Amino acid sequence: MLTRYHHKKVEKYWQEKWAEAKIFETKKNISKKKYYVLEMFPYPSGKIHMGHVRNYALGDVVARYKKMCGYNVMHPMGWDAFGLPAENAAIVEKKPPSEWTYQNIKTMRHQLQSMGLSIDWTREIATCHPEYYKHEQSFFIDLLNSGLAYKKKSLVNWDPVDKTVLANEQVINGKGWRSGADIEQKYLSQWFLKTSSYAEELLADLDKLNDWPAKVKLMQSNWIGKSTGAEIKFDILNPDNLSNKSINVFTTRQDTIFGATFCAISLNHPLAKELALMDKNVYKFIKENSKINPEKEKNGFRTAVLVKHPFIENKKLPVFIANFILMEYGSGAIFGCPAHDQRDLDFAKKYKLDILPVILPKNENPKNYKMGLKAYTGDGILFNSNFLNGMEIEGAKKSVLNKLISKNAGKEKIYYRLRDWGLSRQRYWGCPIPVLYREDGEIIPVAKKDLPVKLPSINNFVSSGNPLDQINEWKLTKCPITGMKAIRETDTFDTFFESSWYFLRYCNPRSKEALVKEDVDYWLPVDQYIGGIEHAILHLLYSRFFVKALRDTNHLKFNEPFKGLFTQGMVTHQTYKNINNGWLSPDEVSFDENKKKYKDNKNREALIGKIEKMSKSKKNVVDPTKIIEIYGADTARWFMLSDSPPSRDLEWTDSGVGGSHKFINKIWNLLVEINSIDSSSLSPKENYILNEKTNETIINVTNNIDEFHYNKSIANLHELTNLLQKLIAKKTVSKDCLLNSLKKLALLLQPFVPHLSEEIWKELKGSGLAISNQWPESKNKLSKDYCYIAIQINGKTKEVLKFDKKSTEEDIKSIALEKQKVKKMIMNRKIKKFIFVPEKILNVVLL
RNA sequence: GGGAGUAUGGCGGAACUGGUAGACGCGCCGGAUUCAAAAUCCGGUCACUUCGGUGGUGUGGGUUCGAUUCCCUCUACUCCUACCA
Repeated sequence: MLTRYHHKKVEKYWQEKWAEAKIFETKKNISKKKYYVLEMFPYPSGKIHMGHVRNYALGDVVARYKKMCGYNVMHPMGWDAFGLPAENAAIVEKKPPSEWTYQNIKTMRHQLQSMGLSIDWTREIATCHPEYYKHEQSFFIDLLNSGLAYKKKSLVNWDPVDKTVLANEQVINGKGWRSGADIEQKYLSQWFLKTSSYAEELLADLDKLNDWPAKVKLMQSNWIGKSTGAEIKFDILNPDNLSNKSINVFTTRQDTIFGATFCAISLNHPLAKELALMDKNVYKFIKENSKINPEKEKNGFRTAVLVKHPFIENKKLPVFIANFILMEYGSGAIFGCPAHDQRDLDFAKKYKLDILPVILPKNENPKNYKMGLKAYTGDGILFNSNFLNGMEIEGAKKSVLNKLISKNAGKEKIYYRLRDWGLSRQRYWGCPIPVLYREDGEIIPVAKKDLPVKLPSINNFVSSGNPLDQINEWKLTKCPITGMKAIRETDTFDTFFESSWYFLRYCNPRSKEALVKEDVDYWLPVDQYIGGIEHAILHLLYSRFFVKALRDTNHLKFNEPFKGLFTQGMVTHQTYKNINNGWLSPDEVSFDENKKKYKDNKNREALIGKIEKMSKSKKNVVDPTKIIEIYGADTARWFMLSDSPPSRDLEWTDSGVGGSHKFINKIWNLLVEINSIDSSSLSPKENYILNEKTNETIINVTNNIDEFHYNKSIANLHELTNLLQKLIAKKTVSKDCLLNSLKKLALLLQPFVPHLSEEIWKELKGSGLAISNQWPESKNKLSKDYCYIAIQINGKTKEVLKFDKKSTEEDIKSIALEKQKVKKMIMNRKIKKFIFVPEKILNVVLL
């Protein structure tokens, strides 16, 4: 046996053993309970980063633990392989995107394998492979035929740097999610999926996702953004030569209708367009204001149009065109009630419009009520409001609605913020959209027998525009039905399309059909999905939609893809800057003991920055391959799991990694020590302490794994290790008892540090592989015949005493009161009463 | 502007439904071992203290025999979202 633990040899050895035994290759097995563990698959960017290490270490704990608990575990891995970086690399490195991608996959696969993950590599998929994307082309045709996919010309978010269209979800603070460029609005003809028709179901089903973080559900719910209100028809009084005869307005505050003093419509509203044709000034206003950010300046144009108030005879409201009204939300038109909406109030002040309060705050007198400077949006009673006077807000809303319906001037209306998913991207490295534009103007799907529509290979990549558009031999084709000339769609799918169903394909990664029903039915839904919170809306919402859409096109028959979701925190690291505000990498910075200051490697002063998410731009990344090389995969994994709760950010520190490495060696030393113990000479007087602690550890580690509190599991394992170390040194426990505890420890370590676990198991002559063993079983806690009781005075603990469990309250009282400390505290004060909690507390309450 | 969350030693973090605050780890201090160092092991480590105690979980208050835990107030930080009618 080795006296020092050699991680390089050991880790390689066990990785080979697991592979030889095909231990992680899973087969469908109806007689066994399945468990599907999945971490979000990586983009093959070049090499793995610490975020991946954390993500996959977390998932591996679940997978190995569930396997040892007897589940038939599927734990696959693949590559989210389409995307823009490959095109950028193609330009810079002058090699095709496919070559770059497959090379990265090879590197990263190797890196992941060196972590010792329990992955079934036979199920590996790459989304850029035609055998993968041909199925999604087929899905798209089904969606097209069922009306869930459609094409329309629409205002889209255009990223001028990436030269492509982005979905709303991909625009963050007006900037592209990948390029960071300011997004422009452009009219383009685009493919869409009808996510909006699933808005209600996507919202309602959130309630059923009990194993999802409340935070993610809330974010999705806000994103879907359901609001219930009324659509009110305002008839146009004049001019009477307009083709628009009325304006439909959406509101959630129909109760404030009597406070309405104007209407406003969007720059893109049909009426605005009609007016622009008639009036140069309107045209000019619209043109100028489409460029002005309404956040900087809210502008309106008072048109000559007047509309009729639905309930007040003879009341006419002016109609404005305003730059802050969104055409994409509601009906693109509002009525303004300045007293109860801050924006309307600002607008009314700017254009000198009437302000009429109609909601009276509680405890105010209607006769002398004066509005404050801000719009009042709180609770109250209706006044100045005709038939609504005296009502509460909710009642007034219903009342208005009924009246509108009876007058045929409006109806109840529900709007969702969620809009349809724009799919088209003007990129090369994506899945071609399987559609042909025939010379007669018809748009037809490619025949399924002609799938996949493969990407053409490309030699010299140009930096602007869509390369597919320029390859005529690919683009020009014929209609398979009529033989007419046709042009291929040159746009490709948004890459979120691929990631919306990859978890299904893992069930039958090599089959000819896209989905083998019985396999998908067996494995899905994913029992535990693990990934970053940054996908809370984008990927997770698209995937949920996609499963529902596939259900409705008869590909599967369940409603939600991910039963359990866990979102882990980021891996952060200290940042450093030089005095010119430039980033310094941690390797460049050292601490100057004399000057008590940080300096860089050229002896200039360095400043400590914030602790931030590891990123290349901030130079605070730590390369996992180096860490695995120096310390081993087990150390890296152990560090990733200790200290910080998985849901929170984890700060990478060198000392923390050192500590983890020490622990691995400490455990190994236990084995070395135990072998030097002579079994015959021992008195087994403390066996029970070790047995009890071992059992308690099993209980705690198990519970903490179940609850994703791996940091606590690790603390439990530390405690047991410390005790074992102490007892081995004291030589007061029998060797059998030590060995028994150590064996259990080896199994408990398996999900966290699997290589070390196997090595210990082998040394202790355990049967088979550690990973193939049953998770240790715990007994109920041994019941002790004594207990500790805290003696408190006025709730403050003064003494902790050991008592026989059979002691009565009276016994305990008399003993406690005789204690010097207690006696002194009481002195000549009077005892008011005793609070007695059996086996826990005796509290003496003094007057 | 709207929504959500967090706040505990020098640091990361424990504390089950209110019941011994600070488990476990890091760091630090002292010691052992060593020619020396690394590594390892042992002990200590919330603060103040007249060594009897006293105070202490962001602030201020409340409920309770008893509050890190429940309620209210304020403060700071983080995240999401944003003219959504």
